[in-house]
Amino acid sequence: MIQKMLDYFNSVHPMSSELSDAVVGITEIKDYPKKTILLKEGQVANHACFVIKGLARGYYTAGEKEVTRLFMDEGFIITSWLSFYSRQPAHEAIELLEDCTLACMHHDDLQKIYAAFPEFNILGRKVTERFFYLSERRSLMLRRHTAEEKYQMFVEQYPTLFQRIAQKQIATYLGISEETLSRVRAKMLKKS
Amino acid sequence: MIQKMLDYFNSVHPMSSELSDAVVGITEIKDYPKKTILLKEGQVANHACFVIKGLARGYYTAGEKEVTRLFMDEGFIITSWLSFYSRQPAHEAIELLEDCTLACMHHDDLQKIYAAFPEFNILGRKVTERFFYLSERRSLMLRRHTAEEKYQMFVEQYPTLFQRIAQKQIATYLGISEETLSRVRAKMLKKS
DNA sequence: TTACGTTCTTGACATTTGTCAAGATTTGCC
DNA sequence: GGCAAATCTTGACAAATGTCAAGAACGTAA
Repeated sequence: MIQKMLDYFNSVHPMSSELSDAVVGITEIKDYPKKTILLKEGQVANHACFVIKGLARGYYTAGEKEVTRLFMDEGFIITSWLSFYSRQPAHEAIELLEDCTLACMHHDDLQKIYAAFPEFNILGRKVTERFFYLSERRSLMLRRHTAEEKYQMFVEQYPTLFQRIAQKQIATYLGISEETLSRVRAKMLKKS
Repeated sequence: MIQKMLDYFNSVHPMSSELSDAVVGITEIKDYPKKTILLKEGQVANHACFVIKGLARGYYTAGEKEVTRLFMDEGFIITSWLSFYSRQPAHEAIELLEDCTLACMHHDDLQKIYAAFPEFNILGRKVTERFFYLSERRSLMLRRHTAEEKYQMFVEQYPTLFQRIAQKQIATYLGISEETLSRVRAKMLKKS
């Protein structure tokens, strides 16, 4: 189980076996059922959880409505990075959309490893860069595009994911209304 | 001059005097005139430049139009992070909006410091985290808000900056047309 | 199976924003 | 100062998207 996470870390930056052991030492494998709220708005994100199996979403509430900011599936690390890094209350919540198996690390334990193994900071930096990259890519996708373009990009970028997610959540993710998404889909079906 | 950069680095993570000297050793202070293109789309970003004085913008071209992704002023580090770290061609260009004084470090020299001073990786990681944080915050601001809300947030968040930047660039940054921005401003003036 | 709640679709209409075009204002430069 | 270029403003209209409301389709549990 935990091997999936180690494989991922090693692919980012190879770890010595001592470092690897230390990482395993602070990692806890947990199963959570669908609909679990892993993090509430206003809480500090103390854990970073590698997704071994399952799917989650990060969202925030604006007025009455929930706006989905991102989806996190296998190979992703679940946390509110803003909160996890800054130690400030999160502005977003995290909800599991499917039953999940997660490999969780506590912030403080992670800091100890950063201190004990300076080279782990290279890995930390690269993981951060990777999520930075994904975040920027999402942000770019949402900028200056029509509803139709955004949905097409979403389907192309996440060909398996979009079938696992309710449309109203895809809609808030894309920043369009549920109805508009429905119409876009109808229009695309006609064409093909 | 270079002290401003050292102060910033030390505030992120304290540096030993040896490390500090090594950083100074690879840093070059340069003056560039307004309108200089520091990085073109398709080039690899070889430098990371701390802004001592001045202002720049990162943008990409979508079809005919330029879309401004971010502004970088004093205390910011100018580069395309994605390109700088991945050594891949950048998807964005960087243009100076004012005459600038920059403290520039070359990617390869920086790598040597990472190797010689493992603890510098801590600083590198934290700087990356900080820019990730700023990126996410920008991304949030642009989501699900009206033109008026976005402009108000921009003014509040960058009270000094918005007076230094042409409106059409603020408009592309906010993802709205120049005309809409102009109307929003007119409307806000009336109210106050 | 039925009954219920949720999700998805569709129509009518309102609102926001974009586009095009013209004119006003500001800026840079000789 | 005065001209040219760039920037900003304003109006009229078009396009995209949102909102409200109703009904269809789907999944789930008794």
